[in-house]
Amino acid sequence: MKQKLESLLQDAVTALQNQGILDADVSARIHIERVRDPLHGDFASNLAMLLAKPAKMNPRQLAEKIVALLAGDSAVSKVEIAGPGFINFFINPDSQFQIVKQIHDAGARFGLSRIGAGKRVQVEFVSANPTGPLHVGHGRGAAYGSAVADLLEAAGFEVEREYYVNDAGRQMDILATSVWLRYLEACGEVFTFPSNGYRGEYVRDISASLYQKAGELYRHAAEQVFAEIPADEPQGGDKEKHIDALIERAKQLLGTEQYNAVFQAGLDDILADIKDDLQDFGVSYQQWFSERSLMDDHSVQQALQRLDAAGFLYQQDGATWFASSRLGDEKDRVVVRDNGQTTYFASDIAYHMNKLDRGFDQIVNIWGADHHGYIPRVKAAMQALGADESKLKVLLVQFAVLYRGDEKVQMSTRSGEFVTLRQLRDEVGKDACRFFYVMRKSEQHMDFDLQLATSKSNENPVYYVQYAHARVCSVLRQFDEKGRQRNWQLGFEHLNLLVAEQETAILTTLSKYPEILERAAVYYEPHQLIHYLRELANQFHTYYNAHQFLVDDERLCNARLNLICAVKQVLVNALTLLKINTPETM
RNA sequence: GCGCUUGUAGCUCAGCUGGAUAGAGCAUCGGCCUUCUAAGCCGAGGGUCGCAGGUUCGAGUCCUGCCAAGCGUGCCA
Repeated sequence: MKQKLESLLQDAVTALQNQGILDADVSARIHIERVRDPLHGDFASNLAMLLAKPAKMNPRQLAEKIVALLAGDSAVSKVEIAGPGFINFFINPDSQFQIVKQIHDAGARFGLSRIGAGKRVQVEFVSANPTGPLHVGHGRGAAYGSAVADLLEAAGFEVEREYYVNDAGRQMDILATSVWLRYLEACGEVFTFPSNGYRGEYVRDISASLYQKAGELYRHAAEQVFAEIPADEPQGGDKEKHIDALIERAKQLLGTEQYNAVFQAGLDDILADIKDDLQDFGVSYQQWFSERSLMDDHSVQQALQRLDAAGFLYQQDGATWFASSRLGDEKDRVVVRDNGQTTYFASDIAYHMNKLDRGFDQIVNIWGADHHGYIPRVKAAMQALGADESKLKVLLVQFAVLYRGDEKVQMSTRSGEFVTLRQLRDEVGKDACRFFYVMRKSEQHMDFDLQLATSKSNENPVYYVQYAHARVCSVLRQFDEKGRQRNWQLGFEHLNLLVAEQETAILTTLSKYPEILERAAVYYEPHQLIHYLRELANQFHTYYNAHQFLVDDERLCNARLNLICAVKQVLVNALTLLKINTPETM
């Protein structure tokens, strides 16, 4: 409908230009919007106000000229000029009814769009370090990222979901060392666990199964392990130096092969847990991309060579730097440390080069907001590599600040004090989790009160929407139980009986769904879909309370049932997209 | 210090990307179950859109400057 009105207006503008009233080079983006107040009709355009200045006419006068040139259309019952120069369109009620039939015919496909057809987009999200289970902060990224990916798919894009696995680097060495030390404890060795090691219970679990499988194969005496290791922080030393020395000792005592075995045991276990967790949360990926693979196939070296060839690398203080400040970054960044190891950033340059090489039309990265300072350097790297950095869109997700009642919950993966996504799902359920997470705009800071979220109270808005669906199902059951026969055709023929204000409101809201879906997709804003669902559910509940559906009049009854089936279909479509269940009874 | 994000009702948040009289939920108060599920509905109160300027027919929305909160500002990832 919007498109139809836009083309009508476009034709009128062209006619004005042909008449010489408007210069041919004047162009205004034709903007049609839904109106809030029904007195102003159904759609409005501000075109006349935008063109008033270039046309050197006052807006209302111009609006009259535009309206006079507007071709008639059966769907438009009336066009008015109002206010400072709005052109208001009133839609023919008969054409409003058609939406019920359209939804019925399209079924699960109702609302899908083709604006992304032929375009490939990659969405990378979560990508949490495999050093521990996902926590509630990752949960928001998971819910948001998968919703964005699913929305893009609904808009016709070919979507590839990817998880970047940071299976290289110092943090992973700390994990491997932590696993080994807990393993030594399981063997009976006694020592003080490093303050900077991973202290979570899951590390002990990994160590325990390692002990079961390998026996004492990796055992070394505690005295040997800790000999001449610099003191830990609680003993007045430096926790970083302490753990780094322990990593070196582990590599030295175990040898490459055994160290890698311990390392792999930790990685495999945690990655399997993460995959399992996400699966249960309704999140799936086409690709799990390993950081180490970029090193193994020399992609990192190649990327650095390309930067060097482009003249963006230089040596200083024993390290190799990327001159990112020449391309908008605050300062230059190290890509090869003075100890010869490449940095995480170097991997990321190679990773983004790899993404570009895969030929996506659009690359979407979803990061925690704490990584925002990282964007300029990645874009700088893409530019330095001669790539079109506008293909990269970075979406930031603010971390949820966790409260338990009034008390703020401090989280740190290493200390092991965190609420896991799995715990949250067990307590609140998947549906409420997903709904809650994408209810807010992603860049909005979010207070997550566990007491509230974990309470099974009706304060959780997901129940409100699901209940609307369950009520429709209940009505349909009652109808069947009365032994009555559904007559769809009769209902469609008498949709014009649906003239109650609640029915008109629902018809309008139903017709908005494709627009909402499209907008939510192109702006990466799944919360818009949530808000739409609440509006639709609200209108249904209001309708339910105001009118009886199962009336004796077969024509009215079938028309109403057809309408609420359309409501049900849209609820199902939207909730299914968000991976939220649609229970038939509650 | 600098950078990014945020600031809208008592609380949590929307606000169709510059449009017409700023909206929901929760909380508070008052109504509605002999009628398809009361996890619901109806009504009331509640606002200097952080503050001050600016841009224009029009600003919660854009620009500038302040104020406040969170994050970032590693040869960690």
